[in-house]
Amino acid sequence: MVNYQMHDLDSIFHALADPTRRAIIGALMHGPKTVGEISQPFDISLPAVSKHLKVLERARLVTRQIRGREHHCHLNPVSLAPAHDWLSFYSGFWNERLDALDALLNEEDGNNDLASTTPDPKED
Amino acid sequence: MVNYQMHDLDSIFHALADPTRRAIIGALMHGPKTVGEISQPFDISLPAVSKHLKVLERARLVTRQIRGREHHCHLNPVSLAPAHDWLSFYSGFWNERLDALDALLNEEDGNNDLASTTPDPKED
DNA sequence: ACAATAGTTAACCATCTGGTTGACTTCGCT
DNA sequence: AGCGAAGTCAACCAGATGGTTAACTATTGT
Repeated sequence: MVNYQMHDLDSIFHALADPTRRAIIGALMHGPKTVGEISQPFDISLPAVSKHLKVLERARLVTRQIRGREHHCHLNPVSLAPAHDWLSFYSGFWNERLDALDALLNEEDGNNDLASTTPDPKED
Repeated sequence: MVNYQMHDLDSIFHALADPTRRAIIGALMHGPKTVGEISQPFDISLPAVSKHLKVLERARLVTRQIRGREHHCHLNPVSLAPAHDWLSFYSGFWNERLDALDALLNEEDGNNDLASTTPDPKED
């Protein structure tokens, strides 16, 4: 079920690692925008914004619909799923482990080997 | 409540954007490991692993406990929260929007201005 | 005391990143 | 037909990234 390509996570996390790109995502959340509209709040050049958009497209976070001379960019709703699932898995796992640790500390305290039974998620 | 520094998201997403670092996180999930143990499955040099660990530490995803000449690295359970919350917000928002769109399409269809009432998350 | 082990630091390298400016293509308008 | 607008592309630049090897520090074991 959770079986994404490593490459997806690479490009998605990389795309999200830049504050300008996260801001673009935030702006696009309110609906599609042209490249010019997107670039307006930032004081970087249009080509710089264009590059950011290409990074977001490569991660499939943004798609582009060319209408005349305007490029309308909109978010791809499902595209964050691999990253979100990955994080949910690890956060969830840790929560379970902390619960288990809690339980252990409240009952017995000789053996604290919590380390052997859980499989890794497919990372390839 | 959800009020993380932009810088946190930068360093966390950047740390997660590399497959080797995600694999290190996966390995560390099973319990603390020394740097040597961590580096064993990879065929990159020890200094390379050391650099990756520094990136993970900078994002506070990994902490280090020096015991003699061994550096024991373990995950910081809460450190993924900012990234996970950020993704949850956007995924959740999109799901709500898709639901709203669904509802709209099933009832009326004149006004499709879905764009005005939801605040952005603090990105600064 | 000395050799091996664990790990970091330093210097170096190729490649990627995020930005710039300037030239170019394509579309819309009058 | 011709000009302005919307964007991309190309070339360039400084700095970060991910890797290497070599040298170093510090701890452990004999």
